[in-house]
Amino acid sequence: MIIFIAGATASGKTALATILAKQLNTSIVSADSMQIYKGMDIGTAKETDEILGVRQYCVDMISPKENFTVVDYRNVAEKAIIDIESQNKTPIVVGGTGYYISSLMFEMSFGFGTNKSSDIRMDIEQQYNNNGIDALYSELERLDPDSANKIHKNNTRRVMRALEIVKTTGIPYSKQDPTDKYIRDDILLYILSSSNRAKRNDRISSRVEYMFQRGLQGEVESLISSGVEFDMQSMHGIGYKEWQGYFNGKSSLDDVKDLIKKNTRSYAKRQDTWFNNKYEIAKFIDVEDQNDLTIDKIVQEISNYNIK
RNA sequence: GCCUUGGUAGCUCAGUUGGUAGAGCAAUGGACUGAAAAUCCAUGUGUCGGUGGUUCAAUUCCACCCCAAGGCA
Repeated sequence: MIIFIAGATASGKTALATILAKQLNTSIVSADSMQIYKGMDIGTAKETDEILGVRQYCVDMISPKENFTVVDYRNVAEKAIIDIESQNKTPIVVGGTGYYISSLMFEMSFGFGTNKSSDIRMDIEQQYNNNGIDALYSELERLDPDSANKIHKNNTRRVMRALEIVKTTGIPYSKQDPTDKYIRDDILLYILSSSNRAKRNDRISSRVEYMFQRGLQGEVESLISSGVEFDMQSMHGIGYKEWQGYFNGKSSLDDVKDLIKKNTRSYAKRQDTWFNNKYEIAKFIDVEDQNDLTIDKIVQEISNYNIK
């Protein structure tokens, strides 16, 4: 069996997973696209294994100067899962990056093994930089009309990717495996959700305040001075990208703080729509309802599941 | 007490030479197959401060009142 705990930011995933991991004497696999980066701790609300008292996989794995993709994630996370299971333990995957969670749950093709640095890819990017998206979109309409139909023209990143896939593999993007084929049938998925938007927003605010207290500014400064730049993938994370204006002298510290709060709120909303609509097997736990959150109840459910 | 300028969407404001109104931001919903904390899409009814008056018709014009900011006493 494998347990997944997902949910929007500030829903208390880590706390719940930690208690559960201790009870089950097992380890955690993080599914978080930002905690993967070394040196990005405060802004990602990362905790050390020592503080949690639980071993975490897939945290602090790569330099903030490197790129990282879902497929990279899936590779390392699958190894982590195998490692935990080889100790006869039940892995607990915890995180807010829905895409990463899906990559472990469904059989996904991710572009049939295309190579991200192929000539075709370079050529497409070149064309986009020179002529914009129109011609590329028309080409996609010709080669893979189904995808063109589903992908909005303004979503240039997806338009280019779809085009790259048909052109390099000959198979349309729209023909990839459907995302309803589960990799295994012993999955237990809990989604932490909030029935009270105002309360969650308050939690987000105090979480951001806490990050500032812990020295978020210093963390960003030391990333910058170690050569990390704002156009790198890692710096697109919330809590980091917002500092650009401050270092340009265009915005105040309060501006930065408010922006981070706002971006976190809308991120949580995006997570909601993902988690609410993607998984039929999900069991929802309302974090505003203490009865729902009772750990005994969850442990009971897990052991019932094992008997089945 | 008097004068001036305001009162329109959650906020900042525009506008209607009289035919019940629209931008930005915020907010809300949605999509997601190798950048996903990314990327993208969709959504604007609000006693136009209140009460009367003029008018076929008032948020718009008139009168009085209330509130806010500034000025004079």
